[in-house]
Amino acid sequence: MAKDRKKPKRQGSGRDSPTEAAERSHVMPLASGPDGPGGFGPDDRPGVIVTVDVVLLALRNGELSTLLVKRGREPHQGAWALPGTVVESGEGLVPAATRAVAGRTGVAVEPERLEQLVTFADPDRDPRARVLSVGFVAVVERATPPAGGEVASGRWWAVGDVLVEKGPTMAFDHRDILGAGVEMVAEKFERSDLASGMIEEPFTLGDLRRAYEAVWGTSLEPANFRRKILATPSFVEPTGLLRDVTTGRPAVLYRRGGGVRLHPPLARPD
Amino acid sequence: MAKDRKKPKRQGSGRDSPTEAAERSHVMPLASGPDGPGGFGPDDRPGVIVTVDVVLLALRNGELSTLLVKRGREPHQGAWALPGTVVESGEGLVPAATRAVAGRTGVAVEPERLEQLVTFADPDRDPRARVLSVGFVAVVERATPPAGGEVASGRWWAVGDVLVEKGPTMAFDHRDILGAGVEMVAEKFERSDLASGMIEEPFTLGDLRRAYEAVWGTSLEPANFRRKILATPSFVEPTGLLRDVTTGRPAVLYRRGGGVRLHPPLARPD
DNA sequence: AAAATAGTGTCTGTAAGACATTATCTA
DNA sequence: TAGATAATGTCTTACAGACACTATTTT
Repeated sequence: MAKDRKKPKRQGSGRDSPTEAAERSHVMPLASGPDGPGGFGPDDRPGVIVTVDVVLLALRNGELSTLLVKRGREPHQGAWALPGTVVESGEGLVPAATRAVAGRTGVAVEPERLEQLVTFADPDRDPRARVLSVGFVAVVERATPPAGGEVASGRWWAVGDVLVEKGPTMAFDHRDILGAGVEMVAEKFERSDLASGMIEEPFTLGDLRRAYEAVWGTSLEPANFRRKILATPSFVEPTGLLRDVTTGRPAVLYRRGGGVRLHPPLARPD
Repeated sequence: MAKDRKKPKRQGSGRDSPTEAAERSHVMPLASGPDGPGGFGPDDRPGVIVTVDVVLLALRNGELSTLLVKRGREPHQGAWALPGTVVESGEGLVPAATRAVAGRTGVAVEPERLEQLVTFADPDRDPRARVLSVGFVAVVERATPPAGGEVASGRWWAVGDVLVEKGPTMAFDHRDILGAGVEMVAEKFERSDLASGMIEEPFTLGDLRRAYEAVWGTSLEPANFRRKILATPSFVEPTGLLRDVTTGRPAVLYRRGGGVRLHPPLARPD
């Protein structure tokens, strides 16, 4: 029988009175002076700058690619950075990330596509100040070119060219954020239909398979892949249409299904 | 064939010069005045307070349990909170989380056991100021009672009693952080030997199975569980000893193996 | 016809679910 | 002895890997 999570016995001393350690568990009032050891007043408060940085992933010529921005200013001038922005006061993280992407590509990423990834806050990651970065990842179905004109310092890179010994210099810890984003997406591909968000509708099962192959860096057996996808209810829906081809048998076109959890997961080779 | 991630073609305009949007992708110098639209000077800089909050998980009487702290001050006075602390200037997130736990339990959680979970930064989550919280989760093998004396406002709770309609009032968004922590641990149990970090050495396979059952809230077939664990190299190592029992056949005692990735995962029922 | 890509069928091995049976202890 | 828990064995089913084969198009 399973435990069903009820009735803990009370334990511990049971004292509920305020203590210094209890108060340190959350912030002190801001406008008052020091309030016991560990408190902080208005002048020594550790104000931190919060940024968001977005790993945007799309397929470009069949390759997993990400949008990077060349920095025009120190620190890390000339290095490549993830699109990001400072979070404004009163602004949530997801809106800030949406804004950062929109400023880059002119494309509005739906908030639901932004997945929070990891937060980096090493004290020395920015030499100017304490800067905390919340990383996001978003899979998009088209590698929209960066908005033209004056904001043209962005460029899509093949991920495999970036995450490599002799890859381009990346700003801050953005290489780590990118690596974490790619790995997170690779893992989500195993259990969800996220891959279908990386290709344009309508798509063939070959398109879908190639998205998996690009993200996982492996090849998949087409027949077995097809069997798994079609055996999963509402992963994809047939449109009844066929793709025009220049060679070979025309493939059936599908659109995304209602969203799905893969049980058991689609196994990643290796 | 798999894509092997090479040679993107350059695209986009290729301009690398600084632009407003490029600069907004990271922070402005702090000590200078406003530096174009979107920049910020020393007075309007959005200083954010950063805290860490830790979901500590252990078994207590066979139930998945977590340590909560009763708040002695507004906001949310009297509500239960995760142990946490403000991150000090120059301090990393993991040291801060370690410190928060040590202040609660007197136990030093090894940094490797602290897994970053999710960051909450809703602008309204704390009425006093913009406070960002980075959630951590740590699995420990003993529900060490809170340090006694003056820091005795902490208490272990059965998770099932907390994450329930009529559970205790929780401060801020700590209920969400707790829920995310439990779910993350449940998922890690499928693919890793994390469960063995939740029980004291030496342990029996029954102990290990009950850890899974407590975290997953299900029951597992003992014979099949045993087969899976023992078929996985270096998940556990036999000690050669037997457990003293009051009833039933004595069970073989094991210690943790070298750490492992489960392929395929240990399937969670449902 | 040849080349190319899409799609089907089938065999096999691995591993999980279910559950019966045996082993070893205490009361 | 009964009762309890640990450990083994075995049957069956689900599903993934491998791969042969068929289908439909362009050149």
